[in-house]
Parts: sequence; C-alpha cells; structure tokens
Amino acid sequence: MDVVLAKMSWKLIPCLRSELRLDIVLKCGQSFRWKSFNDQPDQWIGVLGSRVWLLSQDQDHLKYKTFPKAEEDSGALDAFLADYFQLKVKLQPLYKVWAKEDPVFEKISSKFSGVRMLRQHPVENLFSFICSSNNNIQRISSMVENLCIHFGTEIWKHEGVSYHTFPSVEQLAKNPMNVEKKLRGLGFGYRAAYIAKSAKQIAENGGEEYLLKLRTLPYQEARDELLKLTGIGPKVADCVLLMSLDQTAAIPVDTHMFQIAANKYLPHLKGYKSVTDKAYKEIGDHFRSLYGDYAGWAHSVLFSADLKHLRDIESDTDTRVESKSKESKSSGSPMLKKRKKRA
DNA sequence: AGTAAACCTTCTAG
DNA sequence: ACTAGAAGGTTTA
Repeated sequence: MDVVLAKMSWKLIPCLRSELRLDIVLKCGQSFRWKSFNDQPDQWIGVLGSRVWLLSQDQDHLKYKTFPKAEEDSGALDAFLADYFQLKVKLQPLYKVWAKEDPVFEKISSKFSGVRMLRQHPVENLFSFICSSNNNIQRISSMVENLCIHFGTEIWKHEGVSYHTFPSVEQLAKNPMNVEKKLRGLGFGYRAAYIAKSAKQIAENGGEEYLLKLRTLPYQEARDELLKLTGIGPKVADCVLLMSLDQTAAIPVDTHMFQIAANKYLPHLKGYKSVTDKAYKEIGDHFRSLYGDYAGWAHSVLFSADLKHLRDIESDTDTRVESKSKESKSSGSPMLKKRKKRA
C-alpha cells in the first residue's frame, strides 16, 4: 500500500535510545501534532516547518524521512532535526545528578529514560498552549489540528489525508473578528478570543521575529513580555519559556505538578484548594533548587511519568535485565547499585 | 496583594 | 439516560 513510502530509505542520525524516547517525548503533551503512523507503534508522523516528517528510531539512531521529496541536502535536515530534539544536550549526565538529588526521580528514571525537551517553534508552541487552559490533551490536540486545517497552508497530500503547516502569526491575525468567529464555530470556546487577540498583539509587535527574539532575553524579561498577551498567564508563559524559548529552568506548575508537589515534596501545600501565586512560586523554586539549571527538563520527566496514558509504557527494551521486584526496598536508602546497565 | 467566580466544550465517573 | 466534575488556566470582579 505504502509502497512509495516503504521503499524510501531512512536517514539516520546517531542517537542512543537512552538519550531519546520518541514514544514518550512525542506524546507527553509538549507538542500536539505527532501521531503514530499507519498504526505502527514505533513510527510517528507530523509537521515541522513546511515539511512532513516521518520519525522512528532503533537502539542507536534517530531515523527520519521527509515529504514532499526534498532537494535540500540532508545535512541541513539532520541539523534541523537535531535542533528540534536538542541532541546537543546530553541527558544521561543530567539524569545522574537528578537521581542523586532526588529519590523520587531515581525511582522513575530508568523506566522514563530519554525524556527531553523539544525545542519548538514559539508560534506553534504559544498558540497550542493558549488552547490548553482548563482543557484536556485529547481536545487540545483536535483544536490544534483544526487550527492547522483552517488557517495553515497545505503542504502534502497522501492517501487522501492533507497535511498543513501550523498557521503563521499573519494567518491568525489577518482579520481578528473573523478569526474569533470561525474559531468559536470550531468549538474553541472562550479560547477563540484569546487566540485572535494574541495573534493581533504579536503581529503588531513584529510577528514571529518578535517571539524568536524573546530567546535572547533573560527569563524574567521574556516572561513579562508573554504575560502581556491575552490568554497567557503564568503557567502557559512558563510552558512557552521552557519549550520554545530556551529557558531550561522554567517550571510550569499546572494542576498535575501541584498534586505531585503536594503529595511528594511539599506536604504543607495540601491545604491549598488551588495554585495560588505564592504556591506557584514556591513549587518552582523548590524544584529549581533541587535540580538546578535544567530543572524544567527534570520536571518534564516527573510530569511524563504521571500521565495516565504513559504511566504503563514499556520500559526501555535495553533494560532487559529487569529486577522483577517491583517494590522491595523499604528503607529508601539508595545504596543498591542495581545494574541498570549502560554503555 | 490575595481570593472567588465565570468561562466554552467534551468526556467520564457515578 | 442523566448530571456533576474535571480537564496541562486566565480573566475579571
């Protein structure tokens, strides 16, 4: 059926599975557009820039194909993908430190290895997370899809399925009244106005370039800029800072992280009904002092391990040695150096 | 400054 | 079948 696609050969990028787990990273709520391809559990299809990407991996490589056929030299494509996955950042040394500092992290670290931050485009990241407020992943994903279908540009058609770019700021800012109305009709609810207004605000400030420039600002300054936008509060701002603006220590505190913090780290927070500004800051500060400069990355591991649909994900097949005891240590003293093996 | 209610829609536990 | 609650919060009062 997919003769053409199947025949195309994979491009390979050296990358250990312990440094990247596509099945987790692509499905842990950082981005919302990656879907498993043709029911294959280890192949993922999505759009990056103005190209459709098919991704997979083996023990030592990240593998990809792109569509439509590119004349572009594969060196540039390699670099593009390596940047998206931030492969320059080595996870294993970080995991080692985080596990040493935190027994809770240590406990989940072997099963949830290879969880890293994507370096997303701020436009997609920002508008996707405006959709995320008071919402669930399934619906967020379908809203993002609708954003692309109705405002993006079609770039490829395959077996009756169209693939679109994520809309540009201009495409979302063209006619705010119409955009809002259209989004309402698509079931965006009150987020329709947030998107239309933010798009307009960003466009007036210089559009995509303005957002990209936030990467050069210190955390607090970039955050203050984001908070000026409609529909972006502290949590979404930190998501954008962490996921597309290079702020590795940003910690988005959502209802999930609040629960995790209250249950496992800061028991006194159990009294709070909701995440107050004070609690928000306290939780972020706690994890930053615990994990250091890449605290946001560590937070993402905790978050992923807590997601319902990922909680029972299969452990890295590389860890075949398995220690069949699911819960035998009681003292919590981390002196057992179980051979999780590693190269 | 800090707290509470309203906000769109969809899915689910009861 | 029907309803209250929650879902990766933000805005307004």
